[in-house]
Amino acid sequence: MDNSENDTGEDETEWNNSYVDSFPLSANAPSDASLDKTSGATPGERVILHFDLDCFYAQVEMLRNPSLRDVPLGIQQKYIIVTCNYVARGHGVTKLMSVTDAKEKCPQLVLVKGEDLTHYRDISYKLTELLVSFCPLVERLGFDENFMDITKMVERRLAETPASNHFSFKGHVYNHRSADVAKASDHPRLALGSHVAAELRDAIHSKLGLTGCAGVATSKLLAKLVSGTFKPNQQTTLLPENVGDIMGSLSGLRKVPGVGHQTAKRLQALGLVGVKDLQLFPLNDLVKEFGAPSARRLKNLALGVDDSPVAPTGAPQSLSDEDSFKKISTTREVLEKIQELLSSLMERMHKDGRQPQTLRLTLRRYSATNKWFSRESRQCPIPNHVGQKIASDSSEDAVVQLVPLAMKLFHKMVDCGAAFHLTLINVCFSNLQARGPAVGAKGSITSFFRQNLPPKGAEMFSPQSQEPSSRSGNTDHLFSAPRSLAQPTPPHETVTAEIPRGCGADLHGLKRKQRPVVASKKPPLVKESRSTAGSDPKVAVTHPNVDAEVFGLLPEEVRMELPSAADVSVSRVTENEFSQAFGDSQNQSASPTAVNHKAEASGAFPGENVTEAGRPPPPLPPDCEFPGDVDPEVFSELPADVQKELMSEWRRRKPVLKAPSSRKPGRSPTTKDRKAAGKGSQANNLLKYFKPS
DNA sequence: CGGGGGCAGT
DNA sequence: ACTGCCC
Repeated sequence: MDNSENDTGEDETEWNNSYVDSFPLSANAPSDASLDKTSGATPGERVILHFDLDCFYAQVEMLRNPSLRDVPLGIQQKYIIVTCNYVARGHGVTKLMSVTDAKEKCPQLVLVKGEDLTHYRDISYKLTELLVSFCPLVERLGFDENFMDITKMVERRLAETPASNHFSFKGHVYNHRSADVAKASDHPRLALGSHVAAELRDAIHSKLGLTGCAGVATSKLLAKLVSGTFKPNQQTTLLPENVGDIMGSLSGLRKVPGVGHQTAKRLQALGLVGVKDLQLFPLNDLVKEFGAPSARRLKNLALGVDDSPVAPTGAPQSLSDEDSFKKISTTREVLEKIQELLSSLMERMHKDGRQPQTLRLTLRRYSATNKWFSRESRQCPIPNHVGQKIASDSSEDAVVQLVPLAMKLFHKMVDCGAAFHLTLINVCFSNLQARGPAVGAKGSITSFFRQNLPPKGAEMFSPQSQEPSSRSGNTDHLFSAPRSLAQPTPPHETVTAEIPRGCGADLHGLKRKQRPVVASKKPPLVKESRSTAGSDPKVAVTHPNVDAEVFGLLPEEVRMELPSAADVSVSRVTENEFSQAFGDSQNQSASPTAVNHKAEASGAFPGENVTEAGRPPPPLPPDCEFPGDVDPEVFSELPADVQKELMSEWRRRKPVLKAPSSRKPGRSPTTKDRKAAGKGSQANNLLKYFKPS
């Protein structure tokens, strides 16, 4: 609806139209603008950065456990290697390879489970937060990519740059052999942008210990495309005169960001497979297939044209948790899973501090032909008093009240009278509402970028400091070098409050809805009763699924598995009993990664998810708090809170008694074992909500 | 084809 | 409120 409209009032539609039609191949309108002066601030030209961390999950795991640095490492989710470090790539392992294939390629491959995204999410936000501290216009794309609009920053540097100054590029320049000085002075803004990119990558490395690639260009599309040209830990700048080259270099339409699977298929049906095909295809015909807005966007993308703004991401608009599995076919399992997901969501929601107004349940059903997963979902409002509980302290109560809601949604989709076969369940909180009275600037966006900010007092996040040098850190040498033009960064007010309007031709469908500007940070998470060791004796579990209705619907065998009806409705069982009765899925993740856990599991890292295919990984000094292979200097450079996290990580690496329990790898273990801990007591309370309605 | 997350369209 | 599509 608001796809076509808006923008500052100029008729974008007309403009795009004629634009596309008059530059079928060159896609270079902006370039002449940029060429026209070395000093002039060609107003339309932006400087956009795209950051893309190297094998993000693998990096995080290597940070957590440095002994993984030198071994081939794969991050496993279910039966897939979602990413792997470069050592593993050297052995032929690739992203999204099945575990079986990967082990075949590289028998010594070490696997770490990556289904629990907590650490990745945390570090991901730390990165975004770091970038935001330099410049407020940061947009996240997934966990490991960020766009940044540094136009303002560059303009400022440009203004400070003496006319005599000689420009140069940091890093690579696309399609140019050695950085060419003449080119740099033709593109001073991009040249400066490449310096900013280098400084930021440096900051990312020194503050977070992460490496990554950056692309520097005039749009999100181009920055993203160019950032990957030199792969690990490098950066590349794309000059406008090479836009045609880079678009032409793409092997297929699918490679164009914004063209997904479905779109590629529809394009192919029109006979379009290469980028050039689309560039040359008549817009009118395209409109017939996709409608005017999409057609124009697609064609522009193929031409390398993208004017979608970098839309500051801010705090998330929804929090969800999901799990996939081979099969869930009983209401009981559904309920358990929902409880599990809700509990962990609750924890996150609580930290977030906002209050969800909507609950959504999504599921995926099994179907042989349904390879390309279709999901269905139902959602409903969350009663206000329940929402309150989430945000306040009684998250357990909240779970108890939410579970029946979720089950209702479930029944809207699944007829329990018939057999069903679920493959995935997702629970989502959305419509997040800032709570409480406005407490001031700290509340809003920062509230999600929480707790990391240096206690250093200082303005939590006053976006004014756009220059690295102005940051407190005093890793100053990092920034001083490239900058003969350093400046004190006068506290000039900032762009902050203005939330960019949606824009028609968004690259990734980026559009911003209005978001509450101020949220109050409520008293921090109160009690975290998350006992990792589930040995709480007081836990009394009664299976919640006592609804006579539901029970009656269960197949006979299942009923037999359940505690007797009497038990169910009256008795309390210990968690252990519960586990046994219900075929315990929790403690499984206590066993080593399971997949390839051959005899000598003794070498595995204690307490970690690490598995190894061949022999045990290099021995880790037992019990050391500071792993030998951690560079102390690097470590000491890290911010206090990051250090703390790592330390506690290492500290936890004590042997954990684990039953050699070799479960069948096929059985989907509860991947987040901690979640199991608190669930018993809640289940008990659930009783009252499952009385026959 | 994992686990998220966001938007546009209806 | 839901689905589809994108990353």
